[in-house]
Amino acid sequence: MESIHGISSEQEIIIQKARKRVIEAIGKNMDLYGITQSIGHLYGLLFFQNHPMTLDKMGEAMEMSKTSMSTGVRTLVDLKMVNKVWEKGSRKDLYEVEMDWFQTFADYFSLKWRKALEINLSALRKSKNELHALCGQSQGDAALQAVLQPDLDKIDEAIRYYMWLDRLIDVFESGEIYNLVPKDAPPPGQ
Amino acid sequence: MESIHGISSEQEIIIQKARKRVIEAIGKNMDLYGITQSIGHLYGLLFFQNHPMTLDKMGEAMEMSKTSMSTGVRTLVDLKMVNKVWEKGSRKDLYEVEMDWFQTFADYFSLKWRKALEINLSALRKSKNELHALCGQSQGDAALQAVLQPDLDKIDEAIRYYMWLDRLIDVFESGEIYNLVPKDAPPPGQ
DNA sequence: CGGTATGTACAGAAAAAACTGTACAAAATG
DNA sequence: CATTTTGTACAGTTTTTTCTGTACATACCG
Repeated sequence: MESIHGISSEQEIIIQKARKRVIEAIGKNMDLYGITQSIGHLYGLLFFQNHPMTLDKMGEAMEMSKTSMSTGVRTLVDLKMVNKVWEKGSRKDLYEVEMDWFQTFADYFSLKWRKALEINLSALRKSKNELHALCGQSQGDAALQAVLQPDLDKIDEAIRYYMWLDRLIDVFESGEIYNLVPKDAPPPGQ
Repeated sequence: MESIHGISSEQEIIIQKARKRVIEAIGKNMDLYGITQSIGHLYGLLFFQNHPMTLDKMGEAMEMSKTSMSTGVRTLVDLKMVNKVWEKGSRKDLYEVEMDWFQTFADYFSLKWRKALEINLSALRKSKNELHALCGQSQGDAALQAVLQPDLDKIDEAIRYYMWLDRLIDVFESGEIYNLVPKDAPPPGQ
């Protein structure tokens, strides 16, 4: 936690407590982004920092090893939740949070969803083709058809779902989502 | 894996292989839904089952203990990915997958997002109030104001984001999302 | 070039999670 | 009611993940 100068310690306590509450709430819910509570806590710490932070400072504030800070912050950078910053005169690497949470949200889920989509859609299509071929080879075999048809139906419906997910991801990635659901609520009176 | 009767073993191998590919793809990507690879695999198994399945059958097919099946299937039921089914004449509990993947997707993310939203928004508002009070008490103290203002700005922007997320969740929960992004792609020619 | 920071690879320790077998409670059967 | 079947709580084990300290590679400085 960043120590604060030039104000009374009573006031500082209030501020630190207010920050701590938010930091811990954030840390607690970061499993949504597939990251550990510690790293979520680190993210929360960086969130309230008003200057880019070094690994040493993080380790000090988190009371954890520099190694953990290094790997933790790298995870956050990979997720584009934190950016590496250069500052002349400092030999150390500096990091600060990406403050655009809309972007963070859209980036993360686009990435994750698309990865799953690609793997699953590829498997679904490959299997669909094989089953379709088998289906065509043996039009007369009723027993076989009875087995194949449910599988093909399920696969087709799954593909339909992934086609939709693909378009949804596009809407997130392109920022079109903010036209469909505006960042700021329209005024209540129509 | 369900064994299949009434067809040649050559054909059965093709079908089992096609299913297996999809099941493993699903299992691999289930971390998206915060569940373990084993449970993801279980979900994939159930996906191709044409009849509701008992815990014993699952354990047999997965080569795992019935205890694991019990806890695994409960996780899936909690996530509304699998439904418990009653069938007269059977004393055993029966389970089958929820086949509406659109619904599964919307349910899961609505649930997760809303949980995070509630916790974080509550913390943000509480801290905002405290800082705001402190801010009002000491209008003249420039050093304090200089510390408070960035925190308040960050909190306000975070709240703005969560207000948007709240509306996004509503759009998912209400099904309005399927008007904004239709389940089936509109024909290419406009 | 030597000397000094700085970040990370790696191996091992600590912690957490997944999985199993046993034991038991609850429900169904006769 | 006694008997049987079924699902799960729980404790212990195995596996996986997280975290740390040391060692080292790289970059920077004079």
